[in-house]
Amino acid sequence: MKIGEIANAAGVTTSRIRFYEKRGIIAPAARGPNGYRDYPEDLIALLRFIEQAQGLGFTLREIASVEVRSGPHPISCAEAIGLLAGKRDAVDALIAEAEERKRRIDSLISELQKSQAKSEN
Amino acid sequence: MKIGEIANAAGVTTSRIRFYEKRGIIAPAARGPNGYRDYPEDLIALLRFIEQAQGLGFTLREIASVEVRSGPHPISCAEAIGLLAGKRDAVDALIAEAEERKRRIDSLISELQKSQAKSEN
DNA sequence: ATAGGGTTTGAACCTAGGTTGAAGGTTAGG
DNA sequence: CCTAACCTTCAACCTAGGTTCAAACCCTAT
Repeated sequence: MKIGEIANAAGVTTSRIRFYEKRGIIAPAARGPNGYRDYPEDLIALLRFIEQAQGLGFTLREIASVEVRSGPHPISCAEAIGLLAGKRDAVDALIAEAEERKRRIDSLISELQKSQAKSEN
Repeated sequence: MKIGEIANAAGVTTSRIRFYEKRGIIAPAARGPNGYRDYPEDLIALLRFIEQAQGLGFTLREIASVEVRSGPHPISCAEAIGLLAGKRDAVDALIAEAEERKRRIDSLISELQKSQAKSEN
């Protein structure tokens, strides 16, 4: 498959695929006699996996480090669980921070509403 | 006060203050006869306010747009409440998204744990 | 007078995740 | 054969919020 075809199939842009290759997130593509990149269909799944992982909060750097090791065979279940657990903790921390922020905003609002009630400002 | 003094007092770097001035977040400073920036003590409070607002999730662009109008007199209570309410909604949306993300991660983890239990992989 | 610290400017650099453009080679259809 | 739509590379640009550097100027103490 040519880059445009696979980009279409996976729902990403061609520039993004080239960018991933340059950054080492995906392996360099095989080339046809004309120099065009030639992809196996498998790559569609990988591109979707990358999007999913990003949606779960993994950075491209993290995704790449997993990809590197999963070249011949996939990473172990235990390893994957460890990565996911770490990410869940990070998301938990993010939620806690956001909730704290929300509390501060709310208390500021109610403070302002009180002072507004006193003097019609 | 010179830039280093006020930076120290407010707990920010000098480069950050110059950056704020360049971006229009704070007004251009008065200059002494030697060309050095000369700040009133008031600016300490403003710098702290900026940090607080950032901590509440306001971008510098948003902060600047408030600052611009509050030159002569501060913005009204009602206006401030409106801004804060908008930001609280954004934080709410962020929390909801993060919780959804966490749910997806958790379900992936428990799926993996099931398949791990079946075959010691 | 000289060393050290502080200050000035502008420009370049940084992370993250890409997009956009220029200049050129290729391929398919009519 | 010509044109449109692909593909190639490399480099520059983008947001956000700054930091770092270079070259020069200023001030104070010894």
